[in-house]
Amino acid sequence: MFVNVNAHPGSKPRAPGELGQLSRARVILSEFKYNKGTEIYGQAEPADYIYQVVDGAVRSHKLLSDGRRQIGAFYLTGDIFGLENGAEHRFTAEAIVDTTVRLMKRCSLEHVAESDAKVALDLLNMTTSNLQHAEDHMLLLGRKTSLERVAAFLLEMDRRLSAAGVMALPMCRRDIADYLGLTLETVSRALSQLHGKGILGFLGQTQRQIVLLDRMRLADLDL
Amino acid sequence: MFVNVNAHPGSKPRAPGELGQLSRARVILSEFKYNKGTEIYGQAEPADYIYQVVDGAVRSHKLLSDGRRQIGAFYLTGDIFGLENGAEHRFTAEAIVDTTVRLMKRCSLEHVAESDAKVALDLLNMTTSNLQHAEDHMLLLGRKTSLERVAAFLLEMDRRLSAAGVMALPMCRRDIADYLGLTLETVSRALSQLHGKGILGFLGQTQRQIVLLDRMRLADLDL
DNA sequence: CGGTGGGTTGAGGTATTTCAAGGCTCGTGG
DNA sequence: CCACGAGCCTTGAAATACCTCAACCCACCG
Repeated sequence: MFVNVNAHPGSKPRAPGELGQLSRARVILSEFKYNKGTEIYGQAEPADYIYQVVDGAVRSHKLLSDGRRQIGAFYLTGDIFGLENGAEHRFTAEAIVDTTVRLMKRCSLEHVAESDAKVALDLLNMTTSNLQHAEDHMLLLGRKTSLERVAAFLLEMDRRLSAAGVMALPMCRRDIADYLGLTLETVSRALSQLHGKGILGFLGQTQRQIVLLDRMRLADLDL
Repeated sequence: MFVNVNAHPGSKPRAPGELGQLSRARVILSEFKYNKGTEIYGQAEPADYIYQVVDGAVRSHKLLSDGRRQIGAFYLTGDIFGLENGAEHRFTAEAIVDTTVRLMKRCSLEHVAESDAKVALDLLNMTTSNLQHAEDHMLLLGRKTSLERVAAFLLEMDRRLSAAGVMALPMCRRDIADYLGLTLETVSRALSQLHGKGILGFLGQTQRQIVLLDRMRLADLDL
């Protein structure tokens, strides 16, 4: 299952909210690599590890019996995921591109949290931000139009991964669609429409590098 | 703002997951009454209290600027809500019917959690179940048909408030619709359809008392 | 009694999906 | 080197699930 091992203590600086916060818990940190498209963990599997994206991108989703898919979140560099506080994962997580993650054993963390309130509060804060994201996403899925959803998606990705004014999306149209509760065609049409209106531009022909030309009008669409 | 005071320590037995778990935190517990339709707290207001429904029902929602509404959750007898771990509420909460709540000051709780890992873990568990509910609801809102949504709603309410085989819904069709990301007409049609197929029955003419006649077929719809 | 607040049902409209075709890029193998 | 297929994206046309608008019913209540 684990493709490659590259264990080291991890030396790059960490932003607040990363696993580093929990490092005082003295739990094992190691790195693994997942190839594009491979599963990191599956729904209903025991949740033995917590993960942090070192490099790459991850999608986590639920499936209905007939194959309909809802992506609950994308995890980008620095994000922590797999933080399920039941014994089992409630989503399936897959690498969208070749991805390196840092991981820690969950049970040891849990054990530490029982005695250390600081660690428990860290976990609480992380869970709370997941909850907040899910709450906002419910509003999007329940009440926004396709154009509003795509606009919100672009603003979210811009905030989370834009470098030098251009965002290089790791995910394909289908992933975006399954995140937004739309079809890939509808996503494509919405992007074309925004492009036509001069609100965004494409770089290269892969259509995955997007530059926001008019953040104002885009924000207007994100009601 | 608070309509009525009826402070007492609370004597009825508590199920796991209720505020009682946190009672060791020695924080003030008092009761308040909200009349049907009144606001308990508003979005972006400071989150000073945590609430538990003693009797009645509460809806919590977000609004878009043009009035579109998404209800994130219904809180029924015994449920805890208002547990925001930011400084501000992210939803507006309203009493659906005349409702009695027990409340506690949030700041004191927070303070206790800083030193008591047990309390912090209690909070974490509550937040996690909220998250789990939100995750399931994203799948419903993003990918289920109207019939599947209504079926899922009925099963959820059956689980949470059914007494003697009949559930008396406190909320109107519009509330259900805004919970499920539908219109009230679509909800009504779905219920009629289920009624016509003999899957559920109505008691009385108010159409709010529902009895599930064929839980099997209803569960089949809840993919 | 008339008005109001639900609820249902029908008819028509529309946003999004579905189905289908075609283009572009890239890797692979002849 | 070019042909080929696979993957990804776009675009059009037709279908449809759901929404909108409207009428009506019923219970409740001052």
